[in-house]
Amino acid sequence: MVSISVNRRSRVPLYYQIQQRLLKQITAGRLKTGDLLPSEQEISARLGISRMTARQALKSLCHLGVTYSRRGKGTFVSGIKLEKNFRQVQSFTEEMKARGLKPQARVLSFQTIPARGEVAEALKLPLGEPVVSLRRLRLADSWPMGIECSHLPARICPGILKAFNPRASLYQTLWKRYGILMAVAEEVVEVGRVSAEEARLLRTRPGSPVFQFTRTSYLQDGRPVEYVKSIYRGDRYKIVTRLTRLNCDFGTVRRA
Amino acid sequence: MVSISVNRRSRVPLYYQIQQRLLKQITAGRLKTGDLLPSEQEISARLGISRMTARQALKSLCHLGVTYSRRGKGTFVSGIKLEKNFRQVQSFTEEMKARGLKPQARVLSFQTIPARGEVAEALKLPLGEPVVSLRRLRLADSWPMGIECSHLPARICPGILKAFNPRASLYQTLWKRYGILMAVAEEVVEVGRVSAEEARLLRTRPGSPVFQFTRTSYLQDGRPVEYVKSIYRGDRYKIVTRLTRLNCDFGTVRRA
DNA sequence: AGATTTAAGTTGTCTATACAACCAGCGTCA
DNA sequence: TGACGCTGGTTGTATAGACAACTTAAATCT
Repeated sequence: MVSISVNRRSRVPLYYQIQQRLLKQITAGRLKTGDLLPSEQEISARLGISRMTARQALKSLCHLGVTYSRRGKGTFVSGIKLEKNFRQVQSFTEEMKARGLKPQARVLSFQTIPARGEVAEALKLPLGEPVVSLRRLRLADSWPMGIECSHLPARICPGILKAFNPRASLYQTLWKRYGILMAVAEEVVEVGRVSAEEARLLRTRPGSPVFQFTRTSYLQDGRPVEYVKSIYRGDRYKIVTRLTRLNCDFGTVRRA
Repeated sequence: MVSISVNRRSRVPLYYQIQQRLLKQITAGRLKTGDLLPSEQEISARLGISRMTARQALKSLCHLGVTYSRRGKGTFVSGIKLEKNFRQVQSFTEEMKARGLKPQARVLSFQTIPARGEVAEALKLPLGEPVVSLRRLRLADSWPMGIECSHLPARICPGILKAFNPRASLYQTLWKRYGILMAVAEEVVEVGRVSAEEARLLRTRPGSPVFQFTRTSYLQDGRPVEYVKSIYRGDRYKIVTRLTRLNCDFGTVRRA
């Protein structure tokens, strides 16, 4: 059931108010997998808004992946739970919290260095350009999980060496202090074996198998802002992803 | 440059014609990263269509991730290449082709077995329900890459034991013959070591590190249709993914 | 010169309407 | 019984117009 009214004076768009309301009903479990959502017609009539606005609300839910529409039938709750890691760039902090673990970090080094090699290449910086490099040991519930090394162009985050609180999330700092919001990331995952130094930090045996991550994050306009290399213990870490087919547009299946 | 006209008689929606046309210009490189796309106004005027239709074409490009919009400025080509594996469920065949390698498969076994254990659980089938099980050795350019074992409820694909051509893609067969289109998948990736039998098939040494994949695919309504367990040689395989932040809706950033 | 206002252009939201395509169920007819 | 068509309900597509919010650059004022 959709509640009775929308707030027309609010600066929040009508369609967004409706989307949020329906989303709550789904996440709260009042609308379950396979349930039929109110039709565009019904929403528009009940709330006294136009059908196109109601439609935009429903479409935006399809876009999020929590519903799907069928012409002639209606809009239904899909079986996919909206989880935090659903198709989303996520930091270690967010990821561990989502799994119910307490994330921690121990800073191994934090300094400005000249860009070179793969770092310069990934960040599209000329050689020697200053880069902020942050190397951290990652722990979950006090167990060492991995080693993460982030690189950022120093130009985009002046003063971060002093401003950054080692206990906070790097991403939150970048967003709140510098307005940097990473929109897209490319990630390469490989399998490797730990070196002696890494094994000591991770409290495991040299040569034991690990995940090797290489991630480059970009702004919405495609400029790279972060290059991360990390390794994670293979016996303590797994990757959970949800993938979606893209041969549909706004939920409408098109056969090429 | 958008070409001069659209086909109004075609059954293909106008906005989709426009979307495809713009998409081609981007993938062909005539529109490059950061380039400004024609405005909604301009498209609608030039093609003699309504602004909302032009808007839908541009929005659908944002939705695909190839462009982004800024109020007051315009719509721009984002730095993200539209690759085949972009946020998409993909078969081994499709994946290897996208990397320029020749995919092959050698069927190790293909039979109907009763569902049990993790297979029954993942496919949400009662114990003993018939399941089609296909175990294949995967090769790329004749090099053994991994071992893949698919499980499907026998009920949804009657006669597949005879109909399936071992040289074809399983997914294409399911789509063409049974109309089965997997919409969403959950995938878990872990690190492991090969057994003696697997090592023999993969021509590697027992105990060498491998990726272990566990994937469950679903229809749009959430019913599971496939459960796959596979392993891939760690020295020959890497995972490349592109991730997107979801704190935006139709490209409009909203701070919660 | 510097600050402010104005204007034009762009995307974002919303309305009201129309018709097409599709689905399910019902009734009718052979 | 089975085939057919009708009908009401649903989403998909398309139109025309309006105003809001934002950006940029030019024009104006101080």
